[in-house]
Amino acid sequence: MSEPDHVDEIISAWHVQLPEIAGLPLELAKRSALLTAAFDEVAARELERLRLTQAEYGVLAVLRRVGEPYRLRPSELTGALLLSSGGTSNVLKRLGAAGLVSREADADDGRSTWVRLTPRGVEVAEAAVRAVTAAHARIVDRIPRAEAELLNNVLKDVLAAVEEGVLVRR
Amino acid sequence: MSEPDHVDEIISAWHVQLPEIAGLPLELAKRSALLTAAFDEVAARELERLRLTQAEYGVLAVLRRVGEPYRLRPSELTGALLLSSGGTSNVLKRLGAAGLVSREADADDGRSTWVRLTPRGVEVAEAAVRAVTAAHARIVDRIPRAEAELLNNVLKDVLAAVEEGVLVRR
DNA sequence: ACGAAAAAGCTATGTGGAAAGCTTTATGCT
DNA sequence: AGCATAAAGCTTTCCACATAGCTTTTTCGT
Repeated sequence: MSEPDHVDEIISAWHVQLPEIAGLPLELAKRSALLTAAFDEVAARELERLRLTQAEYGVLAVLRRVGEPYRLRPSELTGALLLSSGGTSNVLKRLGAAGLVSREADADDGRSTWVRLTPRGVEVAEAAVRAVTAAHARIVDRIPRAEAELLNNVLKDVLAAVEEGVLVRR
Repeated sequence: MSEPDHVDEIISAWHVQLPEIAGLPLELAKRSALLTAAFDEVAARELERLRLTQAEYGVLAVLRRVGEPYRLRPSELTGALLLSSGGTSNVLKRLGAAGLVSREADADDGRSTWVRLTPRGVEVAEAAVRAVTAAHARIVDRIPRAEAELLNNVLKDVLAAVEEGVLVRR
């Protein structure tokens, strides 16, 4: 065992107060939340510089990732991100106003439209993805390589076990 | 290696589109986010039943955890949760209106007040903490015991390495 | 072919929490 | 002691996103 960290303090407080609370589930939930918060924290700082919200970033990243012609339907974006259809609509309106995406009617399905990155949208998407990934890399660089890879592998296994029943996509 | 999961698909999409993006930092960030989302998801469902927001739950849990007389200053709550001072204020107003916390002036420091769980607040706090922990335990139960403990230990080590410079408390 | 039900996506409204600014009280410097 | 600065916490404003309901179009059953 390593020396006590901040989560250990929480655990031992619960151990005194309500012993049945202090267990592995609490530890895992807290530690997982802390690691995610660290990633989110640095990503948020980068996105603030670029004047993008998390949701906007998500849309740009998904559109860039699908490759030419950088085009998807709103419903596909709603599904790929964890966003409501109304939320997607708002985000697309903002991105449209900023000139980062354009929209065109779908010839086959009159209910639907295509959302497409503009050339500037492609640029911003790439800049944002690079900035966020670089920020994440600065965190991972603090971890010894072997340990980071171990964590990744264990996480993958665990997620495979966990995700059989919980929603979660991305 | 295990078989490809959903994150692997994202990685390979980036590998085609912008190869420098597809790396360990992205994988770790995504997998960490997914695990945290799984925990948050089930916790949110429990809290919804109890008519509590995440922030309200946080306040109740911290107050219950410090033990008798279940009392802290708003600034201590602001620090313990990841909340702004204004956000803390709003949450306390709601909890006060719901009869779960009471407030009393601090005799020593006129700027400050004490926030204290009412008897009902203690009950609700315990019910909420038990419900959330039980929900988390249902997730952890899907993971083989040895692997869950391995993950916890690796996470702890990694956090120790990462947290030297990133904020993050709780 | 026609009506019912489902699907896509938009609009309107609600909400939780952040940010900034204000008031009051405490502290520190000279 | 007296003034300036800092700290505590509340109020106000704002914003991103969720939820619910609506319109339009498609699909499916008969």
